[in-house]
Amino acid sequence: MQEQYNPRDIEPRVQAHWQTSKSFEASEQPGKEKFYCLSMFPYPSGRLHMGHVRNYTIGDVISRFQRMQGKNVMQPIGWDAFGLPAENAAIKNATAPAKWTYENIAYMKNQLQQLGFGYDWSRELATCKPDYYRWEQWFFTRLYDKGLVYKKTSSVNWCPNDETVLANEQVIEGCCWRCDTPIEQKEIPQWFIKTTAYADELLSAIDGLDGWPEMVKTLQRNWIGKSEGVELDFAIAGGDQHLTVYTTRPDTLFGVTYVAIAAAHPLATQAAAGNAELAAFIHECRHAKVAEADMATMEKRGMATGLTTIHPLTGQDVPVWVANFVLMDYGTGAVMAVPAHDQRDYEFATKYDLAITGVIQPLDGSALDISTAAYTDKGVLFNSGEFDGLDFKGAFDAIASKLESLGKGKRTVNFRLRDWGVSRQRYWGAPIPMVTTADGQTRPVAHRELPVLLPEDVTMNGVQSPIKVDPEWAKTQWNGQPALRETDTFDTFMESSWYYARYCSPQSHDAMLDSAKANYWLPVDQYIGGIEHACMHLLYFRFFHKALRDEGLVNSDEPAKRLLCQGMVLADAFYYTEANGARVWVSPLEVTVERDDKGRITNASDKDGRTLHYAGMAKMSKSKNNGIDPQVMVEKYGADTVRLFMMFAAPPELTLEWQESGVEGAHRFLKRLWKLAFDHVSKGPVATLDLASLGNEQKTLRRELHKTIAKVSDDIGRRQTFNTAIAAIMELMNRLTRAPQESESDRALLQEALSAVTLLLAPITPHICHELWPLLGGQGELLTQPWPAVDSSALVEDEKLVVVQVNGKVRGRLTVAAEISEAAILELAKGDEHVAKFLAEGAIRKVIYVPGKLLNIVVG
RNA sequence: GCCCCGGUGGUGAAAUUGGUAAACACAGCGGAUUUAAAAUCCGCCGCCGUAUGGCUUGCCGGUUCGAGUCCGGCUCGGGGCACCA
Repeated sequence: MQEQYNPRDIEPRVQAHWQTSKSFEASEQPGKEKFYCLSMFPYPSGRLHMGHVRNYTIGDVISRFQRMQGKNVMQPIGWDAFGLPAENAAIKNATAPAKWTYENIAYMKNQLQQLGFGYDWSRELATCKPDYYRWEQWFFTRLYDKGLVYKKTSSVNWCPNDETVLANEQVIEGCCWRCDTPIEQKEIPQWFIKTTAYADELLSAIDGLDGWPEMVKTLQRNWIGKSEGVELDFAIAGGDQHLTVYTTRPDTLFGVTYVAIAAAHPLATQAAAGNAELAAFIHECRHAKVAEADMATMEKRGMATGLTTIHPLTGQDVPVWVANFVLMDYGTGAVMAVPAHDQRDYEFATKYDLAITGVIQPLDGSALDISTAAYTDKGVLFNSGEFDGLDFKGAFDAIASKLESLGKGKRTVNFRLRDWGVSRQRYWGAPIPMVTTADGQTRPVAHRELPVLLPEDVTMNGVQSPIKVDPEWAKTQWNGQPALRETDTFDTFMESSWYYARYCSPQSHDAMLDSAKANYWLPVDQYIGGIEHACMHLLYFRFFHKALRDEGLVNSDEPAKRLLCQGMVLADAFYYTEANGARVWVSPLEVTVERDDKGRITNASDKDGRTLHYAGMAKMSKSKNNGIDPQVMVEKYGADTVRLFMMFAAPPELTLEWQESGVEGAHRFLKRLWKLAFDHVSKGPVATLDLASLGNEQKTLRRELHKTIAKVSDDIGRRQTFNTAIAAIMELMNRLTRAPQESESDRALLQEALSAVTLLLAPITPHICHELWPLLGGQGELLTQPWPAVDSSALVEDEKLVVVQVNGKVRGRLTVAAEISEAAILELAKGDEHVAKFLAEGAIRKVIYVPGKLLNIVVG
């Protein structure tokens, strides 16, 4: 055994061993409990970032732990390879997106291997490969055949100068990122998948997701947003047109003083035909990003259309306004406005001098006050004709029934969830497998014609998709007649919605999934990924699983049993300001920091001695130049150190602050472990541990060992608090370092403890543990070892430490027999000099005894 | 704007079911070792106070024998908002 811990020597050797032994290749083993551990696959952006390292370390720790529990573990990895950054890089570097992507995959694969993750590389997939996306295209046509796919017009961000569609990310302060032209909203035909057909199940099944964080379940419930309300008609005066609106507050119907419609609403277009001012306003409204956050925060503006609607119950005239905050893509593109009882309507009505009619009185009988703000609570109706005096529930039912009997409305359940728009007007994605024939009909591409191949050898002109630019690409045949292909590609969320299932049979040539294999491995036992995916990806993922089930491809209802959402990785950020006011961000690796005697940063300077401003901890990013390259850290300290620090510095779901001094601390710990093992092994063979001969101190040490095994097992297996598991191992190591090593039994006990520590750390720092295991006399390979068992006889304690409080304040500590009675411990407490002093302040009024823990005596 | 989460020493954090606030680390300080330094080892380390002691988990209030933990209100920071992934 070498005296020095040398990860540069150990790690490549151990990794090569795993690779040649195919240690992590998994196969179906009926009768053995399976465990499918999945981390969200990476986008091949170029190099791994710390967020990846964190995500994949968590997954690897869980996988290795489950393997030691005797499970048949499958941990796959692949590449979420389509997406916008490849197109940007292609333009910047004058290369094809495919080439850039494949080069990144090769590079990042090597990085993943250097971190020692136990992946089954035989299952590796990349979503940009035709053998992957052909099945996605096939499944889309199946959904089409079932009526779950339709085409409708929908808004996109449009650059009128480049004549191209922009992603939300490509709109900077309302302008095109390329040419700075103010963008417009444009309605174009797009393909949609009816996710709303599954809204009820997606919502109700959340209750069964026991292994998902409450926070994610709440986010999903709110995202789906089921509400009960009434859909009702407002007829347009002087014609047979009408507006449909949805409301959850039909009780306020008599307070409607105007109806607001989206600028893109057909009635608005119609009204603008003879109204130049309105046409100009509608055009102005189009200069806004399609993102909901932008719509909700912009200044609320509107203009009368000149149209009038008839109130469905009172028959009174109600003006129709165009409002910039009404979304055409959500609901019917029209809302009824009740300024007295809705704050947004109140502000709009006040601004444009529209009527505000109160119709709800507070339940406590006080007078309605709407002089400064809307009254939005539920209450009792007034000013509402025959419905006066009814409460919310009574009014809801009575008004809904009345509307239904008049044929002017109906009770409906509404979802905030929208159908999934899957069309993207970009190149680097899976082509949507639809064609348009000469008769103008759109039709799905026949199964035998799939995949619709995306050409990979292309030149990007920087604006348009190469398959849109090339007139030849779209030309095809459908059933013997000439047809044109759809040139839009799929939203990349499509690929990431079913990769987890494809991993079960990645090479399946004649079917999307090999159902026998899929049903062996699915559902995923543990899914790990960033919290930013809590709504969208995780909802599409759940939707797809249900759609796969209804296609007969899988037999479970949900894709993942347990979910862990890890937090972001932050690092210190430093900058200086140039003469022109621009901030120049300096990498934390190049900063020298001075601290005061409390350890606070007092001064920071760069290599040239320039004084820097400390901007605190920020998310690692290019813009703040505070990204730490994992590879540099692996080369400097080794993969085990990086993994240990990652898992120790914070619980997985919290943000993690990258501190190189903390990495050094993790490295020191591994060096201490190596040294203790070296010193122990150097002293020669060890006798068998004789439990009967252990003295009291040895028994105490052995109790600490087995308490640690119990805690680490619970922390990793149930709580997933890897940081506290590591802290417990560190605590044990501190005791072991100080423990006597002279006698045979001391050495036998240390042997037991060091072997256990090696097993407990094996999931987290697998390379060093692989090396230590045989040196400590372990039989066989570390990977095949079972998780250490707790010897419950070692845990027995004869005495307990009980805290004595007087009026809730700690006044003493008593070491007592574990089974002591309340009366006996109270007598002991009264006899304690210090406790007695505080008891003298008054008579004992109450005594609370939590056995073996705490005694609280209330005096006064 | 809407939905969700978080705020504990100089720092990252711990306290698992309402029961000793600050485990484990980092930084800092002191010491040993060294010609010296690095490395390593030992000790101290929430705030106020000489001290018995008092105070302390973002702020205000409540429930309780007892609140970091539960409830109500605020405040600050973060994530998401459907075309970044």
